[in-house]
Amino acid sequence: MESATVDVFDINCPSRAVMEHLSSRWGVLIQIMLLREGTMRFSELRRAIGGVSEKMLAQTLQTLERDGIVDRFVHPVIPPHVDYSLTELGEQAARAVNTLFDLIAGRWTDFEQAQDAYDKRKGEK
Amino acid sequence: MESATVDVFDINCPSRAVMEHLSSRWGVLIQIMLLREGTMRFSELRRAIGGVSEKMLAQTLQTLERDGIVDRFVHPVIPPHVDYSLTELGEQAARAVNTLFDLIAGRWTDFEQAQDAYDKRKGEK
DNA sequence: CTGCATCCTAAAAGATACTG
DNA sequence: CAGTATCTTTTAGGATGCAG
Repeated sequence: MESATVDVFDINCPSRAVMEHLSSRWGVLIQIMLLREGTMRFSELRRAIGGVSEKMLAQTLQTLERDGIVDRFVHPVIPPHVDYSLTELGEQAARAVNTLFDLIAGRWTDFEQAQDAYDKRKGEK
Repeated sequence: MESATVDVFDINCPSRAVMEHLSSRWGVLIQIMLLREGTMRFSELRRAIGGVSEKMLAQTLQTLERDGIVDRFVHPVIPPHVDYSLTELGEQAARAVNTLFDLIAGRWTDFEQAQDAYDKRKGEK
């Protein structure tokens, strides 16, 4: 019994798609947010994540749910109440994504300086 | 002297853009590849990363160079020879991205099962 | 070989209105 | 409240040709 070969560098490998879901614009923010808060409902996520449209939030959540990253729990009440949280697998992914965020936040001046230096180099020529 | 406030959840915060560069489709693959190989030239990256066009590779490399993730070294020869490698900052980012890849590769069956289960649930309804 | 410039298409994302 | 459906706009991305 062999472990499946997974190669994100192969454009036809299905892992490429999962990688893109995990690293998608709204996907990363959802993961970080849920990692911080544990559980959030749709409208809370909507408010917390600046710039997401209703449509993109719903769509991204569905993709992440399908990949086993996010759990969706519907409370059988009216008006509707739907809770989202990370699965154990999702928590692993979210930690990695959050490391990326911490790096950006922690070394923000480095990023700014790099950008300034680059723009200066280009401006001269 | 305060550390700058950085908030990826604010659509107007410049950190949002950097996060998108780091997690972009081709950005993640470039980072993982350079982390593995150390240094690669343009044409090597082009061959190694399935599906990248010349245009997108050049464009993504420039963005990553501007953000201080990637170093670009032009050998003054004809025909041109350009080497790309990770900066120290880029190496930190690449490690986080690579963790994501390891997760996908290491737990691929979990992802597949989650997808199958989701599709089955939906198919029934 | 390593790009850049241009054009063009397909896909992603936003706005809006509507429903259970 | 939590979506879906539809429409429009924007952006990403591919193809090609050319230059240093």
